[in-house]
Amino acid sequence: MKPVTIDDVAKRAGVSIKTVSRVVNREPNVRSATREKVEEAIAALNYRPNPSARGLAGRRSYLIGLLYDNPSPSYLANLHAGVMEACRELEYGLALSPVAYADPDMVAHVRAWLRQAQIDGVIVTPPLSDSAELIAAIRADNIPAIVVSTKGPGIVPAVLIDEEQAAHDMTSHLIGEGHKSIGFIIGHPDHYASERRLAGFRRAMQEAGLAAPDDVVRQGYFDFDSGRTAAVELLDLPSPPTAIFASNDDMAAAVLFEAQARKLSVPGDLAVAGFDDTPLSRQVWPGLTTVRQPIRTIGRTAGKALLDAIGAGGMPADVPEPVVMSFELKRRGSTGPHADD
Amino acid sequence: MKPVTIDDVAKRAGVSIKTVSRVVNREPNVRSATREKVEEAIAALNYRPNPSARGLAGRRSYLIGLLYDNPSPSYLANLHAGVMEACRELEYGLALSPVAYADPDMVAHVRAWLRQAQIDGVIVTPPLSDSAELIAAIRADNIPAIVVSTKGPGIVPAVLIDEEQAAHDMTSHLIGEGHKSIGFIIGHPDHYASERRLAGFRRAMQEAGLAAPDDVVRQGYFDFDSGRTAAVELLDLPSPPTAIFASNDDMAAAVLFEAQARKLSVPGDLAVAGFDDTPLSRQVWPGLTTVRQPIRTIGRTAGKALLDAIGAGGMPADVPEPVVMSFELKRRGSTGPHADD
DNA sequence: GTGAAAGCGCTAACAC
DNA sequence: GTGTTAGCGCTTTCAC
Repeated sequence: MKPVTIDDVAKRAGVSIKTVSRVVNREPNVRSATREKVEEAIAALNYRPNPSARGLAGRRSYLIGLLYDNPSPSYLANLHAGVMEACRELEYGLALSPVAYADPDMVAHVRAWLRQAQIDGVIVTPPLSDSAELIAAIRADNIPAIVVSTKGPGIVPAVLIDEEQAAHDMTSHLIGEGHKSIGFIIGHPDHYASERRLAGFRRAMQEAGLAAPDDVVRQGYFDFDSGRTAAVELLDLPSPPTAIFASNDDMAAAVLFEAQARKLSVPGDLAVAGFDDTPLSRQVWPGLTTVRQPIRTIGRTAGKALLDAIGAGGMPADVPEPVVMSFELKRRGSTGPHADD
Repeated sequence: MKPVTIDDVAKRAGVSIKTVSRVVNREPNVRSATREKVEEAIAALNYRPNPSARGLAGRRSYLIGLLYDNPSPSYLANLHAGVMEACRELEYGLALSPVAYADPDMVAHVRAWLRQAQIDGVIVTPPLSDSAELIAAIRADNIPAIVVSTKGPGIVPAVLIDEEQAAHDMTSHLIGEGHKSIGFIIGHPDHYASERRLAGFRRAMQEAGLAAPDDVVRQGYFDFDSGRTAAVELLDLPSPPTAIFASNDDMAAAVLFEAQARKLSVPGDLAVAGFDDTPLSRQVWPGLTTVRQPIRTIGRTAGKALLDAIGAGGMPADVPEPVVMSFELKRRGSTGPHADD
């Protein structure tokens, strides 16, 4: 069975192959009637351009890259799905590339990969997106790039939520339920989001006139085990907090785990809140109150912006303002009115 | 910076481009003196063949595909990582393709994708891998394929674990801890593993001389909500089982959730076991006793076997025996001695 | 054993 | 707005 080529489409639509190419690549200067005819033929024949031919002729790969370092599987799956949606429309492919952030040759590895695979643009996820050296190198190689879930070094566009505001709102929610002593578990220090979430927590506490002494703010690393350690420390305090807000769901689940192990009732004895709304937050008992981020939409938005930049022949000279997506508080069983008083 | 092409290498080595091509592709019929000259030139120039040009001229993509339908993110992430390991050595790329199993045009969509993207071979995951129609179509198109986590229709190689034995061993473990009435939650009916795990459960019960009446065997669909429904039904029974074995971790977590909601103590009042050893199994309280599968190794093994077949010019005439990987029982807090008697 | 020529399917440049 | 022509860098085919 011979693959459908651009010639077949051109013949069926009664136009030249160049016009088909224009339609496929969303170029201007095509009359809409012509465009429709071509689109009809593409659909009827179920035509898909041959990526190798495109790459060879266009001196690019029609591939965008997604760089990540060990994110939570659901984060990656959602982001990936979102970026794919953006790619599908423009017939772009998506190449995933795991990168070891801590590798001393990390920047060199990434550059080699981008060049070798002829990647046309990249989406960079935390914590890689906060490596000023990496982002600068990618820009220097003149490869369009976008960072997600962080502002990055400010030299490429970003798509994110207002982490500070989200953490503020969650903290305020806990305060509104009567909690006065709230523990906080910070995320991985290399992530932009960690600092913002802590800032939001502090602002909300301050606005309510509540204290947030150093011993109720603990360092975690976004993983379950560090969350458990932090939970142990917080609950071993002479007067432990009545609520704990962890910077992500994995760590919040660990707090829940430790609370259960101590036979504390949740939320009666201890309220727990997380961040991210991962599947985990619905699967632990009681369900985790958390902040939902539209990861998939972030992926789609970043993908579209990146493809726009590629289509426009590169990144614009001045960096656009970060795109800020909305978030949502999801209230589940792990938080509730504080009744100790 | 102009990329080094095959012409540059040919010029420097003083041979024709065809000879360079022969050396690069490890074809026979090149005198070793010639080969060495060419290799020297390749090294000196740091030449890498352009994948697009290779793909276009050679009518293949140097890409393998991974077909999936909504698997758990951690399953996909691990499998993906394993397949990538296999790809890296041979400079192959990996393209992911989400497929809607229930789509009436599913087979046509997959065939179109394989054809248009010129995919050189595919790895197919459950439940797609159990669609005899799909696998037959892929074989008919003469595209090398391998199924994982299932035996498939038997016309392509498979990499899996002995699901029946694993479920048998877990059931025996529960029996060994004193449970006589054990509930079972079946997985999604379209998955091969579901049937095998049920069979293993039944065999273990039978070997122990225990009954497994129909009302303690409930249908689930591998997701949390169906697990919860099944758990409710089982726990509402006039004499509920003292242990529940769910066919995967998501459903087992739902059993745990329902047990907590009913203030049942686990494992005292109810023991719970899962399957897959997803991250979730360590993050719920108490930790889930479960079966660990080496997903990443399965991916690497399948990837290597597929690349071997591609390199050998296609699938061998007779289908090799399935590769059976080992599994492991992970004992955590959700199971323990039964003390009711 | 080696080379010359003919494309693979598409985009870029420029003509109309 | 649309078509024509000339490659992109490689493998294939078939000469020698």
